[in-house]
Amino acid sequence: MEHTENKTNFITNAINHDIADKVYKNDRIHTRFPPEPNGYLHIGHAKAALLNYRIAQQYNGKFNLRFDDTNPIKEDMEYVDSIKKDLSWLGIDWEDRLFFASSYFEKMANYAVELIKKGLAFVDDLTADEMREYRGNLNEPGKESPYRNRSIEENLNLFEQMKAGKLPEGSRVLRAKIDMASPNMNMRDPAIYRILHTTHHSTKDEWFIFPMYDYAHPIEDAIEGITHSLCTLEFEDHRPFYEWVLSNLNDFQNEPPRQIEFAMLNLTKTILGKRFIKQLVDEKIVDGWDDPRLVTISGLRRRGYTPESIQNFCEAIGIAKNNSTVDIAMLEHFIRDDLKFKAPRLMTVLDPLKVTITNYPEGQVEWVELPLNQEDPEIGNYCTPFSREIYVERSDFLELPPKKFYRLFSGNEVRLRGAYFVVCNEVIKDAAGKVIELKCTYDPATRSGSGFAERKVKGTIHWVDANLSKKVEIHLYDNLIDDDEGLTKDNFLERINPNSLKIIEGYAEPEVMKAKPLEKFQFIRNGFFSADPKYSTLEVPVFNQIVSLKSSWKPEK
RNA sequence: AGGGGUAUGGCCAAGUCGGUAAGGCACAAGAUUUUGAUUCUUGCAUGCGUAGGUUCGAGUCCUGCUACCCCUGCCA
Repeated sequence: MEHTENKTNFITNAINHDIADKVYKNDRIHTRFPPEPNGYLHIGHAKAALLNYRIAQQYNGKFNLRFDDTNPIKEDMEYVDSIKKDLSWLGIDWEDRLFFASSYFEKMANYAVELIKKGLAFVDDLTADEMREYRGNLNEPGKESPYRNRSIEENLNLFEQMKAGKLPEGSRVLRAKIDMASPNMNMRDPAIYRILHTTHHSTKDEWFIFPMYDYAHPIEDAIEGITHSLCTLEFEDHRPFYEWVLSNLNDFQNEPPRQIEFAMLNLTKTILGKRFIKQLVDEKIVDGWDDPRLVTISGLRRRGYTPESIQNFCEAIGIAKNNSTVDIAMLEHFIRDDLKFKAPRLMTVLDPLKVTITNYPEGQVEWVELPLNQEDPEIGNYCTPFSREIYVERSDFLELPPKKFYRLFSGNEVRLRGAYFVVCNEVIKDAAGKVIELKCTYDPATRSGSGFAERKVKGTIHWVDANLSKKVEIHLYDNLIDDDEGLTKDNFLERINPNSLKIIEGYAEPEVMKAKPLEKFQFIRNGFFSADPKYSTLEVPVFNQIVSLKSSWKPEK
C-alpha cells in the first residue's frame, strides 16, 4: 500500500524511545487490533485499526487481528465475519495472525490458579450489590471483603468448582487481591473471573467462567508477543492493573507489552457511539448496519466511500491524547479528493424541467461525444443523445435572476454541456403559475468541439435527452444529527434528523444505466453518487449520494 | 482521601537538546475553467488555557491557578 511519509505522533515518539533504549529484542514491533465482536465496525474503529496496522508496517513489525471475545452475552459470529470483511476492505492485512481471546481461556484459567497460589487472588461470595457497597466511592476507601482471607486451598477448590460449572451463575467471583483503599478504583480488588452459564459463540458450552477484560487483555497481548498495546483514553486508569497482572505472572517477565492510550475519534453531525448505532439498527430507524447514513464501515462502503479516502482521512486527523471532534467536512474532503480522478463524470437531472428547442428538427437525434472525465483523458469518451426535447435542472432557470446568475432566464444564452448554446425565449406555465416548460432556440454554429469562438457564454449547464434518458432513483442524504451536545439514551431518537434521507426520481443519460453495484460517478454539478447494491434493479437503478460538490455560488448581492 | 488525563488559529494537529509557531480541513480574495467543480495564487496565531518565575532567549523548564474529559460493571 503506497502512502505518504509517516507522520510523527506521541506514539511513534514513544516507540522510537523504546527502540533507542533497546527495550525489545531486534527492535521488533508488534501491534494488534482487538475488537469485541459485539457490533459492526465504524470509522472510529478504522482509525484505531489503521493506526495499529500502519505502525507495524512503518517499523517492519507485525500486526495481529484478535477478537476480544470474553463476554458471550453480547457477542456473535455475525460480528466476527463483518469485522473481518470490513478490515480487509480497508486494506488491513493480518496475514496468518487471526486470533481469538477465547482460545487462550485454558491458559488464562491456569494463570488465575498461579495468582491464587501466590495469594494474589481469592474467590468472593459477595453479591454484585454488596461488592459495590464494599468498593467505597471516589472520596472514601473501600472495605475488604470478609472472604478476602480464605486459605489458598479453599480458593483453589472454589475456583475449580466455578470452572466446573458447579456453582450458580453470579454466585461467586474471582478477585485480584490488591488494595481496597487505592485511589484508583480499578485497583480495589477488581473481579477477574465471573460465572456465566451462557453458550459462547466459539467455545460453545466448554466454559462456565469467563475472564474480565482487565485481566484477559494483558495476558492476550503478552501471549502474542505484542510490544505496544494501543487503546483509548478511558483505559488510562486501567494501566496499573494491566501492569500488575503481567508483573505477577512468571511467564511474562521478558519484554512485557506496554499499553499506550490515545483519544478516540469524534465527528461532528453524526452518531459514533456503538450503543447508539446499535439502537438505530435494532429499532429500525435506519436500514441496517450498512445504512448509508451511518458512519459504520459497511455504511460508508454502501454510501460509496472508498478505502483510500478513509485511509487518507485517518492519516490526516492524526493521533493525540486530546479529546477532539473532527469536522465531518474533513471526511467529505477526502472522498471528493479520491473520487475526482476515479469517478466518470456523467449527466443526471435530479429535478427536471422540460426544454423544447424550437428550431431543432423534430424527430432528429444526434449523439454528442463527451469525455468520461476530462481530468483523465486516458479513460476515454462516451456519447449521449441530443434532440429537440431535453430536461434541465429546475434550479438552472429563474424568472427573476439575481445579479451574476449565469444560468437560464428569459433572453439569456447558456451552453448545454457537450452540445450547443441555447437561448431562452419563452416560459410556459400551468394554471397554478408553475413553470412547466421552456422554449429555447439553439445556434447550430456553437456545437461543442467545433471551435466556435464568436461569442462567449457565462454559464454551462447539464441536461439529458427527454426521450432517451432513463428514470433513476436517487437517495439524497443529510446529516444524521446536528450536534451531539447533551445527547443521552433517552433524548437521542428525537434528535435524529427526520430529513436525513430524501428519495427522489431523476433522469439519467443512457451511459448511467451501465452502472454496476457500488460503481461511483460524478453526476456533473450534482455531486458524487454510487450505485446502491441493495435496491438497484435492472429497470431502475438506485444511486446513493456520496457527497455533494463544493459550491461557491452565493445567490445574494 | 480522591485518582488519572488534556489545554497550540473556526476544526484537527506538528513542534527532538529551550533559539524566535509545520501541514491539512474550513473560510476569504483573485486567476484559469464547456461542472459557480477541479486546478493555481494569495490571505488567515506578535501568538501556544491563565498568572508569575528562571533565561540573552520559553509553546518547550519551574511555581500557582483555571477549564474540560475519564474512573465507583460480575461490560469492553
